[in-house]
Amino acid sequence: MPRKRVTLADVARRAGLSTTAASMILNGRPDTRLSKEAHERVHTAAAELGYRPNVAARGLRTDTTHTIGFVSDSVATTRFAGGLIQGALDAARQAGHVVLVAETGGDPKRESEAIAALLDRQVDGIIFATVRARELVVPELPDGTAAIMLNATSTRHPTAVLPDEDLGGRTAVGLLAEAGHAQGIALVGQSDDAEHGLFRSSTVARRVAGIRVAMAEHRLAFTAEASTWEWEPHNGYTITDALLRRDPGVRALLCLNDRLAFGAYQALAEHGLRVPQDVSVVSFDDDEIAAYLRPGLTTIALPHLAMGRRAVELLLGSAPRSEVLLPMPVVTRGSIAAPR
Amino acid sequence: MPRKRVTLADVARRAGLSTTAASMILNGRPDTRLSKEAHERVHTAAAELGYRPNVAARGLRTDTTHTIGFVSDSVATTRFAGGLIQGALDAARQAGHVVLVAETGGDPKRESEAIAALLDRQVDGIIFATVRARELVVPELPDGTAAIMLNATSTRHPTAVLPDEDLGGRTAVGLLAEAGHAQGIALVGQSDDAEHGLFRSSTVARRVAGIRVAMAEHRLAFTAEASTWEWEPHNGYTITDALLRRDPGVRALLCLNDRLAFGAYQALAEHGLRVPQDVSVVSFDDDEIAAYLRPGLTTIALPHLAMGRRAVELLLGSAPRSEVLLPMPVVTRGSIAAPR
DNA sequence: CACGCAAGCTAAATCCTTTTAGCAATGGAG
DNA sequence: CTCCATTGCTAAAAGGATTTAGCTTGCGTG
Repeated sequence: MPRKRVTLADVARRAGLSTTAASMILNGRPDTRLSKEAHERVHTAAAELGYRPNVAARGLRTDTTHTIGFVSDSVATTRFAGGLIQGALDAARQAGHVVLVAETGGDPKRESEAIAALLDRQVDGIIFATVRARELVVPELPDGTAAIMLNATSTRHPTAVLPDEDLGGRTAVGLLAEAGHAQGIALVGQSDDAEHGLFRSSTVARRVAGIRVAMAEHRLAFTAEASTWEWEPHNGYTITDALLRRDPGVRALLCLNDRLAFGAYQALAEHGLRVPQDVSVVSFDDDEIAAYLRPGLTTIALPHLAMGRRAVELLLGSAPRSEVLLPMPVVTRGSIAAPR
Repeated sequence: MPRKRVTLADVARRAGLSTTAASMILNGRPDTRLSKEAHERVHTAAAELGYRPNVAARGLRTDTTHTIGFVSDSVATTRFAGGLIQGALDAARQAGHVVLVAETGGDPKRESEAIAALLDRQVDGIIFATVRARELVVPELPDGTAAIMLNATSTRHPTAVLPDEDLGGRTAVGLLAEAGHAQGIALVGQSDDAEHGLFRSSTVARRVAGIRVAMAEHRLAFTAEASTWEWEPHNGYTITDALLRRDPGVRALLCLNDRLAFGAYQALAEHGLRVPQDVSVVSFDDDEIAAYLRPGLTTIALPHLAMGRRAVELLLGSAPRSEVLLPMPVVTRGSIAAPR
């Protein structure tokens, strides 16, 4: 039972040297002139005692705590973007850092409290993340505290890690075009008519823009577009059901996220239509339900894991003051086929 | 732009007092004899300068950092148990604490590294959590570092927060019995015949035990039991499909978790059976898919949020050296009806 | 008038580490 | 033999707080 922590002084005493010597040796200072023998004595003493430096005390002197802050609305606690934090934790661990996590639920008051609490603990930097990419108002941080926006943007902190939604949108269209779909393609989740002044996340706008550009490039047009505010399964069901009643000629659904696609599946089944033989479905996010559906949903994934990793790397390295866009990989399952 | 942090010495200087006085006043020491006026001067000075104490420096002296560690296999990064960390973060925040999160992926080496990293930062205590409740081998911690097991157990650290699975199991049976189901009830996920020596999580054993006791109490018996190792939608589908082929008289499914139920829904639909008119379904966990299904799945929820909260409260208060069982609430949706 | 006591405050030690400045011994050069 | 450079090491300060011990001052009492 370890009674008390071993301190540097204990190590020095056992090695018969000063704490100065012990500190220099353990930190591997290059310019030191301590003897080979001293090095050895200190290292064995440290090992024998199981010495671990007190990071707080060190931080007091060096102004670096090997601790980073991760503040988000609800990344760690909801299922949608766990990859962000997973990537961040993993990269931090590999870099010998540790992560203080705070969730704000989107409340600015809680956010500023969280930031204060992190700064009180002298974090080396802070990552600001959101579940649904959006603009975030983040206060200025003290000198020497870096900030990275993760799946979010901020005018004050220009370094942001985001999915390459534009390319992702084009990719989705490409998948349908490649499969031979030329008509009867419906867009589920948004319609240009209905979206006037609607606030959507900044990245979703890019997703849709990419889709429209690619449609034009392939000389394709949607036969129908259905808008809904909330991208939940229920809405996907309702929209798709209405769509199928109006237009029986639908051959492919381009759903703006997987939960909409989930609802679409339910509506298709009720209309006696099979995926993918009768109707192809492609979607975005690679939500976990995408793998649960029958057949599995082909979807353009949000590269959350890679994004989280990258954010930490940027925080600990020297970051460009600009956006970093990460590619959205295609996850091919069984929901796309050639039209009959 | 805040150049440098304000220190206690700055506050004292501005108030025209010693740091001793400033410290005592700001910490509200009761026995001090400093004048009313001194109190006022210090408080206004602190407010004007925006003073925030350096937690690391304080911790050096007081041995308390207002920081707790949360180490889990993958609670923060997968979708299954986000409530655990959400509750913990929330309770910690309310108590003025901050949480260092580390994930081990179940790897003992990473676990011991994580523990060391947390101890290096002088955390006040550590919560050990698992996604699927199980026994965890946790090393002894230094004196003064408390440990709480969350959704996990450990012989070394007896304080554990767990769902009351036994009661939950009984409740599920009760729901079917109340609805009038007396025969044609099938158990999906486990069968006593097939489970010899199978390792299941400790709490799942209690869930099943509760179910069996309640069945006996209600003088009921399962018409079929189907075992599967992985409780995933795919297996739920396969099991249920086989079940329905063998026995068309099934009127109710008691699924051991929601993902199995999800697969069961798919199989029922393919057999032309409607939920709940033809077959009732009840299940466990209140996974997020439970709300997505049509009709919504009635399920016995894992009280993750409350568990996370409680773990922090126990860590910061005086904890009993025993298990704390939290009730599993019924989430009533539309999947149970009276048999026809 | 000396003494004791309370009120109001501060100096200095302490927590653990890093870092600056410098000391003592040795050997070689002039 | 003196001086200087080098080697090998240490004392002490610093970082920002808390805490112990104790120092003034003024007043009331005997």
